[in-house]
Amino acid sequence: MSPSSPPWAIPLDSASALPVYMQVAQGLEQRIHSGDLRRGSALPAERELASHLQVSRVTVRQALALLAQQGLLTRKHGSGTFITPPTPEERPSRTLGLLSSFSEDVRSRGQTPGARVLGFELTRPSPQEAMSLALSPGEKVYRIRRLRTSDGEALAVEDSTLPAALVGELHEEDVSDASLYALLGIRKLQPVRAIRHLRAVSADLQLSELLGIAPGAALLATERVSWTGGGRPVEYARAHYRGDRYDFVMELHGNGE
Amino acid sequence: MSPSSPPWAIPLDSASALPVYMQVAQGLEQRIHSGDLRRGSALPAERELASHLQVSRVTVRQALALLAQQGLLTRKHGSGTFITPPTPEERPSRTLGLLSSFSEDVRSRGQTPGARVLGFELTRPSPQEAMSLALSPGEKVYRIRRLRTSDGEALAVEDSTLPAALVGELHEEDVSDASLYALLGIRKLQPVRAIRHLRAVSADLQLSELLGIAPGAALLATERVSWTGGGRPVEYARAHYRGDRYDFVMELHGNGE
DNA sequence: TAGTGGTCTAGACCACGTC
DNA sequence: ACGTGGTCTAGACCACTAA
Repeated sequence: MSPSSPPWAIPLDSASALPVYMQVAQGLEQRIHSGDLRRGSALPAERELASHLQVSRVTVRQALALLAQQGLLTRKHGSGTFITPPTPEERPSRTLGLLSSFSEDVRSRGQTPGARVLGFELTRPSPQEAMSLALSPGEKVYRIRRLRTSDGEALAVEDSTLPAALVGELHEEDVSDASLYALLGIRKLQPVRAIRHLRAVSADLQLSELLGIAPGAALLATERVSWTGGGRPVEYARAHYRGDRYDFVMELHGNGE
Repeated sequence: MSPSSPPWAIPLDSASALPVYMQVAQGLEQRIHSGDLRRGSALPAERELASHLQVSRVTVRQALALLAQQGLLTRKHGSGTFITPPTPEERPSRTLGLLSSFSEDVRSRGQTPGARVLGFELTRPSPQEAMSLALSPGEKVYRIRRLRTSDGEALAVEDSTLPAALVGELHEEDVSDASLYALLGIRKLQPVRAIRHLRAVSADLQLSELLGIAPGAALLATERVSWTGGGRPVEYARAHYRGDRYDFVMELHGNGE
């Protein structure tokens, strides 16, 4: 009996137009999806894969990097490369369509929200901030950067900007735990309307470090302007959510026809 | 007079804990944001950068890859590496909060929507599809994969699944141009309610090729189930939008307190 | 201590754009 | 024809993890 080839053996065609590292990535991806490679199990060491596939280690790493970025593989320094086990779908969801805060969303899922203040300053607004909040360049703003967590795990980095003249005096302790919305509610500045933009971006070095993910990982970026009942802009917020841990949900209704 | 160092000179500390390629990426990023390196201008060739910074070309490439993935740099094979010019903010926006189709959204921005059918099959549903559409595994579905374009430019890949028994006979020509919603409307199956999920993912090889972007680029992934007025699920759709070209906008209202 | 992934080097050749 | 980025090699050393 001939030795059956291992489940990670991949046919390579060096004459193909497709680069070798893409062939390796594609081959591994197929074998993972087909079940030949079990979820949660370890891949052979990079050096071993390279020697068996007759390619350099750099080429193997280029292939593994592609799959790791998609979340298909998980690399552990000093330990090995593993096929990412199927997530128990514990992806916290944020419900759009109504004005709820990060804290409320996390709590509604039975988890405990948290915030670590990364930056707190009273300063002049950037052109972008001045425009979004309809401020004259002279008016000052509070600019707050916070790491938002759920059950202690980093989920997002949130940058909030508020007009100082409108919200009154603010201290770092005020925003270290609770939601900004709750604080605004106490001051009779509860937002009643907001416009929110969503898009996908890649994590830069700073965000990847704060969120504990690889540089280049996919993030859900949002930008939001909130208005009080009086029609005054009260907050301009930008947030970057981990793409692998966050999921926005919304309900839509017909346009009347 | 000593020769002033070029704007892309970067101080490197090989003893630093931060890897050299990250130092290079960080340095270039700073100089781009500070304006030392003009938007739209070309970077020195990789070999030139490497020799001046006294690092290998591989290390330079690793740094450039990080910035290119964030969209800060644009690499053109055979031509050079350029600092991405500030976008004219021609990002097509899709307005959420009401049930509108891709076609309507693109048209509402004065652009021309298009669709290229990549796949069309009448088949048995996957477990995921059967669950989302509340089907018994025996019932057949139409599964349609289309490349959605705006003014001829690829914007998204959309996978739609419809219950065959509900929608009646369907042909590839029916979906090659117009929106599915329009087609459903004619058959009195206009959706009146939908649940939509949004998250960020990295492009795999297949999607990156279809959309003409680099593997690993950030994508906005959506999943949607639509119901008719009679409360029957009529479409299960998954879509992947280019993160650099698409932007979802929504208006939110307070929760009544 | 042994094995793993992470970083880095100094080359080489290929594919594409431009002139 | 030339310069560019894209791919690939065969090494080397470091940093982390686990036995």
